[in-house]
Amino acid sequence: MSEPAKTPASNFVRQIIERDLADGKHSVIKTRFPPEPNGYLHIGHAKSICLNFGIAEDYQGGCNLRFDDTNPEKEDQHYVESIQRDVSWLGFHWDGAVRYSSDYFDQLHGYAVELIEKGLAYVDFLNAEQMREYRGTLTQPGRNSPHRDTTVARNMALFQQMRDGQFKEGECCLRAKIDMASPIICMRDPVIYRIKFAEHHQTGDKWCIYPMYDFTHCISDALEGITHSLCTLEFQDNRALYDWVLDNISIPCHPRQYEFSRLNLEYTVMSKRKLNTLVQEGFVSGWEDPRMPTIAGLRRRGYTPSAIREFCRRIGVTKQDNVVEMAALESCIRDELNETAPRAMAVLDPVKVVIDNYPTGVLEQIESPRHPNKPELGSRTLPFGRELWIEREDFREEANKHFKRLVLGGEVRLRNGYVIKAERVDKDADGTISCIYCSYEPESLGRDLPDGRKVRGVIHWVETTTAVAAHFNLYDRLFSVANPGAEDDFRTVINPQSLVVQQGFAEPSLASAVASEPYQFERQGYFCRDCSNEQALVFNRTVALRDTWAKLADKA
RNA sequence: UGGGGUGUCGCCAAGCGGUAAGGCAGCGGAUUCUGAUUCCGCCAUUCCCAGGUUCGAAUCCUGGCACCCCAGCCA
Repeated sequence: MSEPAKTPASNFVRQIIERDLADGKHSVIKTRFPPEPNGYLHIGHAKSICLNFGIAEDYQGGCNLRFDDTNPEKEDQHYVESIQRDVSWLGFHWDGAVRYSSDYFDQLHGYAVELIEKGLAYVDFLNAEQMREYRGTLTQPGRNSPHRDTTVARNMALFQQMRDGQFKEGECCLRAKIDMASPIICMRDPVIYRIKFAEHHQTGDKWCIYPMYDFTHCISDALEGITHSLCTLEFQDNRALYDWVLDNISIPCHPRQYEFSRLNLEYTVMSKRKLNTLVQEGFVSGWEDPRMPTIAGLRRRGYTPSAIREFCRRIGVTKQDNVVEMAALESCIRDELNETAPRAMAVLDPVKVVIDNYPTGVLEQIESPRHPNKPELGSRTLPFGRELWIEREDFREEANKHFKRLVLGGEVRLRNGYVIKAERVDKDADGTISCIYCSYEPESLGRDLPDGRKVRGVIHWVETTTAVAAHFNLYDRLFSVANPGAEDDFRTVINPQSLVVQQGFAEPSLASAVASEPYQFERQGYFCRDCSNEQALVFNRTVALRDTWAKLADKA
């Protein structure tokens, strides 16, 4: 696109950064994107990615990619690979090597020992249920664990035994000694290390104790010299613990955490747990199913990195809860593809047309522009002959004035071709139209009718002997309600029409279409070839064209 | 009912005491060999509510109300 790059929208995070820069608090900005490798990235992550990497770019700073991998049971190397692929595909570059929280396990362990030495952490033997009871409730303070006053020396020995694998999972854990009466629940002596005899995708079997998020994240940020640690709203309470940890260990750096609201999109779900359910239970073909709100799904659907970035720019960054309409996303990809996608013709639900007065056995080649408003995109050749496929819904035996397509006895323009007139039809035994017989106006190619008569409608078509058979995957919203997450069981509101497969024909130039190359099938929408099938010609509909006619209640 | 947050057009979202940006959606109309695109025009006397301060308030104060998050050895 030739338009000047859109300026990034300012937001409260950027204002904080600009202030910190102006005050001299920081001279270089450092952010990080810290996913847990327990699933694929989705459009909500794209918001965070655009924020973190966008800030690094715009303020000449850096952004780390760090896998927050402190729970080996839920994580997998496959996800760390998919995440790197998706971040790169979105067009961002992380600063230096990929980082892992697990890179810091030794240091984290050292800081845990420091807390124990300072009398600020203890090994507790309460089981999960007891710990919940001791924690109190939202309105009642908690009570101290009977193990809270164990001596430093004893705690040191116990923690060493935990590390040495001398306790069973769940038998004990390490807790920070803060305040069981704190109104902030996560400050009531939070667990900071627990026992897990699990193989870790990065550290193998080196450890049987793993640090918790709240203990790990702040220290990892500090170790990496992060200046602004940006996360979502649900971590607002955790900020107190983030600061407590850094204030109580000997570490020179204290990053500041700021929270913004996560993205919610209508008619889909955004939690990894729910997306995982859709994959595991076969409601979709996988994380890359084009109906998924994942980056990989959107990519296969035909979305581009720039359209996703533009979407993130448009929605902004605030602390307000939000539910963005699907139309906002769709408008981003339409705006881009309208400029970049070459036009082509494909008939998704074909019915045959025979032009009685067109010579048999003749094929003429019609040179047609690839883009109506961009001659620089060149042209392609369209074969035209006596028999064509047109869209079944583009013909009616009779219709009122609103129907601008082919009607018995009426005329219509074949896109890039001649004007034809429907004369009669053949029908199957069940009444289905099997063939439409037409006549054509030989003087109408590339010009108006000789007598100045106006033809109101234009329909697309393909010539039968040269057309290539193709499958078209027509995608629609995955759920039939705007907020599926609010249902008792979101699986019950999956849209049964979320994928409709049609068999039709495409113009010959499409036989060599490659995945990732977009097309506009005129009057239908934007499509791209599916990447999963090299042999068969399969197209995914990225998004339909805007259709104001379909919205009219009184259409023909 | 403890603590932490948020309330500006149907949906996002600017605004930071000087008299309500923009985008999406919608609605008119023009152009059009895509019912697309493009183009022109319309779309918050009002900012959750009620008081107060001020020459002046969406912005400051007081009091309400609504919604979201927190009681994992998840992140």
